[in-house]
Amino acid sequence: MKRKLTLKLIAKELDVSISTVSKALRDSAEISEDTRQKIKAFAKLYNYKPNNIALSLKNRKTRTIGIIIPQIVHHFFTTVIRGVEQMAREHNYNVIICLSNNDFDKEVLNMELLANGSTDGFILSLAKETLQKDDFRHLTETIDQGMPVVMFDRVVDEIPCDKVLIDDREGAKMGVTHLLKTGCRKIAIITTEDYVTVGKLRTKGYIEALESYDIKVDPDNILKLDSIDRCDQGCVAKIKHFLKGKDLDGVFTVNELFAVEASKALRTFGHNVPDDVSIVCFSDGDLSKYATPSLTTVSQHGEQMGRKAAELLINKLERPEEEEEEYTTAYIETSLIARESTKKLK
Amino acid sequence: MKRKLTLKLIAKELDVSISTVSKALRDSAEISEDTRQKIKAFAKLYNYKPNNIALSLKNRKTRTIGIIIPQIVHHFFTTVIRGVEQMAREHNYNVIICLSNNDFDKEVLNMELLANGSTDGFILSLAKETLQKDDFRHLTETIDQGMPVVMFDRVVDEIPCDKVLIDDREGAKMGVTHLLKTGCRKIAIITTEDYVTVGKLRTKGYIEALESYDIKVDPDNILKLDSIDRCDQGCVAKIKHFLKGKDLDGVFTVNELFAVEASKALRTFGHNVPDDVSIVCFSDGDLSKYATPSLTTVSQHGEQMGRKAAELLINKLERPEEEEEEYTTAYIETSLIARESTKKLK
DNA sequence: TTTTGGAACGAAAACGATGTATTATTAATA
DNA sequence: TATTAATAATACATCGTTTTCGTTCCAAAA
Repeated sequence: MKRKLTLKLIAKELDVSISTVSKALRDSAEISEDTRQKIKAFAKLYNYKPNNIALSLKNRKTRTIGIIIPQIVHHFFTTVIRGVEQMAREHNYNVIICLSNNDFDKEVLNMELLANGSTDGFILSLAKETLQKDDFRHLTETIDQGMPVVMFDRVVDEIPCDKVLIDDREGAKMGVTHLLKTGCRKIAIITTEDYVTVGKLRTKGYIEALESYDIKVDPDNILKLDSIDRCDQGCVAKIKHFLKGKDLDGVFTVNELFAVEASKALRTFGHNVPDDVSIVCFSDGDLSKYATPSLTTVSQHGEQMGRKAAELLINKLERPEEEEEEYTTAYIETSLIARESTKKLK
Repeated sequence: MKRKLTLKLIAKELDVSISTVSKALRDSAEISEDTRQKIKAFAKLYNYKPNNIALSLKNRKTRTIGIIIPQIVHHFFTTVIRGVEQMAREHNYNVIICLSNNDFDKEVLNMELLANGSTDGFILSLAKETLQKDDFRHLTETIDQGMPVVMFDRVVDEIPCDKVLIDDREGAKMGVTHLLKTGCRKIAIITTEDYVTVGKLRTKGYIEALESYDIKVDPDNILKLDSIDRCDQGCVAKIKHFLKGKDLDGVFTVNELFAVEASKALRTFGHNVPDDVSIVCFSDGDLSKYATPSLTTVSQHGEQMGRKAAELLINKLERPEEEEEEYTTAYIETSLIARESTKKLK
């Protein structure tokens, strides 16, 4: 096991000073053509690569972006990561990913850890527990320390930072409107509790869509579940109970899993999808694509969100010190992908 | 925007030396109780946290593990990451994730980048292109530099490092045997080209299972696709063409996507799953669980793989310098999850 | 002969932290 | 009173770079 090559070692080996080596490698005119060539040849031969840690310390820049997300076994988040990764790579940044597991303490720990020199800035989506606790000190503190933060998807308004959102309200409205256009009139929604911003907004879009068709919103047709990304036994039971015996011709859900379960439940009750009841859901993953029947979805374009978030962050990082602080909120368009769970438009 | 607090700043503020501050904070007996309290109070008040980069440089340890995987929008890999993350967290390590996108050059670049000080060791699964090219210099070089590497899932034998594998052969054998036990006799396999080790081994398991039932292997019943994680239009067409008009009662596939497409194709051709043709696949993701019919799978336990890989790496990292170099290959057990795509065992 | 100026290189500080070696101060001992 | 020991603090080197500022050396100009 040979020790990693450093400037110092090269200097000793070639009997010149460290500064000379450094300058030669960076093609400084101060160094004679001869010495320069000699040093470069040596460095190349032994595959010298500068130590990133030393550079980070010196430059007080790591060229690393930290992403903190609630979950990684999750299609949407992985697409976002992919987007961030792409953009980061294009701008010569690295990416560190940390998982909060929807746990407040872990989120705080992760931020503290990464904030102590490991990254130049953050991209994050809040843990469920953080949203419930309504405690964002770890965020404001990090921002106060001059570390740029970009929030996406699960954000809170009061934090002063860039944000990337999809227009959940508009997306939901589009989804529900698709149900309305294909003839549905008795439409239920399966959503999350209101502390999850996205759930709340999607519920709002649902209501707006109905109202624009002059349909009264029936609270009995709204099911709020205390789950964000998972659909455990409890949820399944609630969905079944909710749908049982209800007179519906359309169901809108805020994620794929709820939709798949709803679809199963409806078929259990003898309903045909989409002939008796149509289904539209948010989030476009493999599940929607490969389920039977495949699901009509409102696609979130996670990759685009990731790219946008990274772009905003990198802008902040490379902006000259003096520039005025200013926060952007970017919206990513959703789009409707019609599949088998809804009837054809006439 | 206040500047991050450093030892130097605290020292200046309290009019003591930097060493004194450092020692006080680490509870050194060299510093008087009085000064110690004063310094600690100050540090706490202004929320001092040591700079990780400086520490990494000093200690020549980053306490960071690098993971390089071909893809992140992929259930199996995300479960592995989750496992690595857990184990890393338990041992106070950080995790950096990089994506190779199945691209050789990107894999090399990522490794070089992370090897230059950013991480203490690697966990990786090879890019498809790397396997095809059969060029592993970036790996051997990294290992030569004394950086421990653990490979998982997509490995190559000749690299001297720890490895974590599932017993693909045995897993496939178990899956195919399940088909045999439930009465299937004319079983096809949809697998990958042989340069993908896992595909090759699974094909082997398929053959062994058939042979143990004295069934002759029919080359016409083996479809090798040039795709690892995705199932694009080309694949779908090949699967349809392969299954069309074939007299089969069982299909084994090396991943979920192939199985879902096979299932669809079979239904298109008027076959009922599982009554006419049963299906078993490798990889246990949401798709298998939520497809209709849900799929009987050989579960890979990615999380366990991740944990094991991290454990092996951390062992290497914390082992005393002098200790004998020795490489382990760990196998993770697979298990069969019976669902609706196969008939009940009698 | 002395001055000037450029070419080619080296010394040293800095980034932030740690730990070893030293020094300064005071109290206890001979 | 002189010496020793203990206490409390500081100086300094180090990790690997970059960069500013000197320093040498030598040839050309005065």
